Amino acid sequence: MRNLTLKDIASALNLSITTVSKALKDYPDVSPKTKAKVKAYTKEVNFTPNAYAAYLRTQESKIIGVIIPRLNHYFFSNVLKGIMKAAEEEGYMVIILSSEESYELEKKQVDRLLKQNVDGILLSIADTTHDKSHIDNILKQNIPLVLFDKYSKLSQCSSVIVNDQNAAFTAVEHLIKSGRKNIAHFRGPLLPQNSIDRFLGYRKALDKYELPYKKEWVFTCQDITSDEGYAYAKYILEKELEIDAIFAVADMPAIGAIKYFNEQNVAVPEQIAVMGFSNWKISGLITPALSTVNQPGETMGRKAFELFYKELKLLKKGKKVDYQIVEIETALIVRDST
Amino acid sequence: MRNLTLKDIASALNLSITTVSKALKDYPDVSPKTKAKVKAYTKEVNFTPNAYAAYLRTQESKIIGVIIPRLNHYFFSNVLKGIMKAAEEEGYMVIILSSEESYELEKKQVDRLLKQNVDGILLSIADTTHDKSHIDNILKQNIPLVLFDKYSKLSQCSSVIVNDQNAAFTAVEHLIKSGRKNIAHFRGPLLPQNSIDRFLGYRKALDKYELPYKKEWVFTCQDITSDEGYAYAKYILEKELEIDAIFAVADMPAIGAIKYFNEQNVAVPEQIAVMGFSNWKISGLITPALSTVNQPGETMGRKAFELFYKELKLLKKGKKVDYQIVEIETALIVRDST
DNA sequence: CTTGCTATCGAAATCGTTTTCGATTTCGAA
DNA sequence: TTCGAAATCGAAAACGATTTCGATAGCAAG
Repeated sequence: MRNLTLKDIASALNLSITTVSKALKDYPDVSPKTKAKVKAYTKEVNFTPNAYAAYLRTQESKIIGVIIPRLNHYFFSNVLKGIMKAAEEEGYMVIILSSEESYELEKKQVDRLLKQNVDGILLSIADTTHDKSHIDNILKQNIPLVLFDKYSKLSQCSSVIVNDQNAAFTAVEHLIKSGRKNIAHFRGPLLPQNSIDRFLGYRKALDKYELPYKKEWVFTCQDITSDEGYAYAKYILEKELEIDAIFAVADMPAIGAIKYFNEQNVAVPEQIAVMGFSNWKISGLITPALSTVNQPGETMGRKAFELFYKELKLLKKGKKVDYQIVEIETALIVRDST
Repeated sequence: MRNLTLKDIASALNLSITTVSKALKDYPDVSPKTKAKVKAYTKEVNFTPNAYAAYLRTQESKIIGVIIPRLNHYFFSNVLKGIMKAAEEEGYMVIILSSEESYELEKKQVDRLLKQNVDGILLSIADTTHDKSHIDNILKQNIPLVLFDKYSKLSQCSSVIVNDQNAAFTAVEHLIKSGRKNIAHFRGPLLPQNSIDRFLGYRKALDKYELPYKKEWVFTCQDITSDEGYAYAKYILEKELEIDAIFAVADMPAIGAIKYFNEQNVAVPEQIAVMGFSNWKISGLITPALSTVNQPGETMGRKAFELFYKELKLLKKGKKVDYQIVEIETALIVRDST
């Protein structure tokens, strides 16, 4: 059972291939009558022109590529959801690739997408990415590129991000306003900009409320796992550090800390408050429910697609596209852990 | 900056397009010397033949489609990971679509994939899917189809699944062997086969160990959420039902129940044991850590791709393909809640 | 030197669209 | 009736690969 082609439609309706193609695309030089006839018939037999053949002429694949650092990650799943919904509305397919947080793999995946001739690339760069030549490769080929969440301050392209510094500031401010004075920070590694910005927001809040910044109260979670949070919580108790609140770079370490405190019968938030970041699904389900900062992944994904689509349309018209950076609003979510 | 074509390579090497194409594909009628020359040059300039143009002749898109019921779902994320890794190894791209558990959308997504001329479709059918005409459409077009996790007993196609009944039996058996005698079940809705099978496994375990089956100890979680588990836990306490263990159809309701018990200072597992199903990431992080059944999503995904690929190769050779059903091993994970 | 075979290469058709541009038809105006 | 503009249609050339089949060259055997 072969798929139908324009030729089949044409011969069935006693028309030329040209006319059928034009009728479907609403060219002005085909009469309304034949247009109606063609459209009725193609609808009846459920025909749509072969996408690959169309590509050969138009150079438009109607496919975009998305590269994320991790697949099984709640936040990125939500971003994907937003991207795919928006893409579907415009008739786009989405090819998803994962860089597994590896710079080498990220380069390779970019190359694969370019070879697939996607119409655009949405990319969240890996933590280990230190060089941006592969990104510049995309731009050089004049293919719309939108970075999201993890972005590069150096690249001349559109991005959709969260103001991590402000969000972190607000989170720590909330801890301070609820009476905490000795606030520790579980920070992330040095490379992704996000963890730097969250750390800076933490510092700024301390400064504003004239609380002392103590270097030894900042703990680095290299892999941002719950195990690290668990271990640092243990360290804090065992060393009897006078800490009454923790602001974590992400929900995972916060959850690990809470787990340890639960096991040791340390009351959260009475003895020590814990604040996460990201609002994973899980964070509302643990006891006590985790206070955190909501990062709206789905709207971020949708916005990223919209930016791509806007650029593509400008590009087709031959107009100059200048990139823009969109900031998505975060929201403080106060639950039981603070 | 246009992409390179065979023509460019040919003229650069003073060869014909034909020879270049054949050299790249290791045809026997091109000399080893020219083959080497062509391969060296194409590697140097990073050339690969345009995928869409190739499709037109070969009818192979090197793209497969995957439809899952939900995107931001830990288990399916893992399946995707398995699929994508295996696909990448064979040079395949993956287009992912979501049915959002809707039968109508599932039909539409199948149609989109068929129109995209994917080489194969991997599908986990939605809970609300009651009709399989769209599935038969795929088979009629002779496109390899592999169902995973949620499958249809009626369709004549390959599937990769988990033996839910056995897994549930083992889980309940573990509760019984640890001394529980009054075991409730939070079951899922009627439609996906999985929840039926898990319920049957629960019953079989009760039967084997001659424990009474009480209809009023089976609670249906229509949406398999933590809220439902929370509500039923509350009901159990308030009605003072003499239950000493709960086997839940999935981790979510189990986690909801534990949350309520935690709030009410009901000791888990001392007063009541709780067993989940699926081994979500979250389940090891709550207190007490949830005992559950591990469903290896990644190997399930990999296996699904492998089944597809095997069928495709048979199909290309014109051989008869007969579908097969692969069962993935589950594992009981005993943590602190039982 | 001719014949026949093998090894190597290329011309051209093909896949299914899109789009340019030329051909034909229609029809009102002169 | 005739002419020309406007409306409508189609032939044919791309797009970039794959693949069939024919052409040529080289070489050994007769």
